[in-house]
Amino acid sequence: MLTTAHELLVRKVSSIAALSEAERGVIAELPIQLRDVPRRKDIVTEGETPSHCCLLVSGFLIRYKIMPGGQRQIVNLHVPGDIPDLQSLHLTVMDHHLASLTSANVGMIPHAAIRDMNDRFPVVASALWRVTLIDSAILRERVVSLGQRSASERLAHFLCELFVRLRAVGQTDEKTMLLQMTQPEMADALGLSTVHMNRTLQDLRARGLVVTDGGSKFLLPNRDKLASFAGFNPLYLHLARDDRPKTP
Amino acid sequence: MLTTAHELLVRKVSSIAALSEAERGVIAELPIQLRDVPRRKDIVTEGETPSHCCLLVSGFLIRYKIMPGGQRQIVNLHVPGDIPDLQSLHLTVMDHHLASLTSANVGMIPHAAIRDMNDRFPVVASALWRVTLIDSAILRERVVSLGQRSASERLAHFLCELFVRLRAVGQTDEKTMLLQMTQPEMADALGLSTVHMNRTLQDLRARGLVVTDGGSKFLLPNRDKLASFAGFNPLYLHLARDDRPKTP
DNA sequence: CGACCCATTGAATATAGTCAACCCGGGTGG
DNA sequence: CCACCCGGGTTGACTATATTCAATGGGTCG
Repeated sequence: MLTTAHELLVRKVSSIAALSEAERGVIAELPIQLRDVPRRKDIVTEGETPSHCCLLVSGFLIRYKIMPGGQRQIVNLHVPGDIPDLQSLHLTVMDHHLASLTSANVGMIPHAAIRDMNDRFPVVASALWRVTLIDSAILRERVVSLGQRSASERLAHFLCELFVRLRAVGQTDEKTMLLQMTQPEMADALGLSTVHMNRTLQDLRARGLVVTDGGSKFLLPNRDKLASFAGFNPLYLHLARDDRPKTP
Repeated sequence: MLTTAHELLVRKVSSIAALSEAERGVIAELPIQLRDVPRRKDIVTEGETPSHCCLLVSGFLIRYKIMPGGQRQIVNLHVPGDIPDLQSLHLTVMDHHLASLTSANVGMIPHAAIRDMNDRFPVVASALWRVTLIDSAILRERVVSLGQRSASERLAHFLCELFVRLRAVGQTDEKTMLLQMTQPEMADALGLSTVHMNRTLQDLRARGLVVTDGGSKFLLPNRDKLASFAGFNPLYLHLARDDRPKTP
């Protein structure tokens, strides 16, 4: 019997490679230990050598680094279905922190089980490898955003990306997404001060590109306009053709 | 008979995993086609679906993206021994450009040969996977640099990283490295205007952290001081213990 | 020589950060 | 119950950082 965690994983890997029964089976039998994580708790910290990978089932996780002066840079934000620390399978010591942004449900999968699966099923190994490569591709685009885009473009780009990634896992409506992220948190992700983050969001609101309701709901009235303003091209997300909202 | 390219590759993979004779042999028999690339030529461009990976034998390569407005962001710089587009093995369409910075010698390796090797030798596959994960780790640190460090710190960090990476492949002296990179190119890598790049370099010179000779030689008189100024911690490079200059 | 690229400079401008304060709502503890 | 605190969103004024524009001088190369 598949739990939701196993389903998520099978779906993720299948979206990359056609799976045989045996391959599907070995994933379904992975020992996944579910765990609830409260809001804003570290899951793995820099310097640790984890023995498990973390599959995000629900909620949001972030990966971040802390500077000597205490500033935080959020390196990436993760949505359900992601395996944020899959790199720890081959990079034994963590060079950054993994934490929950919201309260979350995660599935811990022992490295040993994954390694064993990878050795026996190269197709699955390649698919997981590809998962880490897409993470890289997102980081590259993050570099471009921080290096070349203005604050407003950066925020717009961030929202475009998040919308597409959330839509791919069925977590959006036609034009809205739920993003339980405070402005100080977004500032840490975009490399802005909180004050400037606030003004930047106001700028997008003034341009009619974003509507917020005071809560965590983000309405993007015109995504094409937002994307063109941001210079957003989803190529780097390397989504399958079936990146549309999943309605089971 | 091993060419330099094969040697580089065997050395790279061995630095990650102990290789059996069979594994060493399969790498040594990879069909690598050497090719000279003049300075500043694209090797692979965005949108392409390459059929080969590119092993850098000598010179420098860069990966970059171009914005709608024409601005360029250099995402990463590559030193001999790197396989900059290894991701193309599983991410079929390129989301960025790969080009030479200096004139360079590269070895083209067919995807098919690598895939075949990976299927038969999971240890080698894991080692190559790890290579791509270190690239990710560098990108994460790039995000931190662009998001949180001042221009001077960013440049200092960049020089620290490059020095360590070059030293790991025996391309440095005690305190100097050869970096055939113009200021406009460095500006594109660090997300600065060329004018500000120039002033930032002057700042590091005034602090006594960098000495240049007007050519491509960079002397770092006090690397500890430079590293502490930059907040540089080489953990993210995930170097083996034998990251010292290789003197054959 | 002229064209071009690179390094450099000065001045004006734009963008983002810092400091300080205010409001609001939700929780806590007296 | 209410006073208080705290985190989050917001604002204004000031400062710092970085970009833009324009120009100069030194090389190199056709």
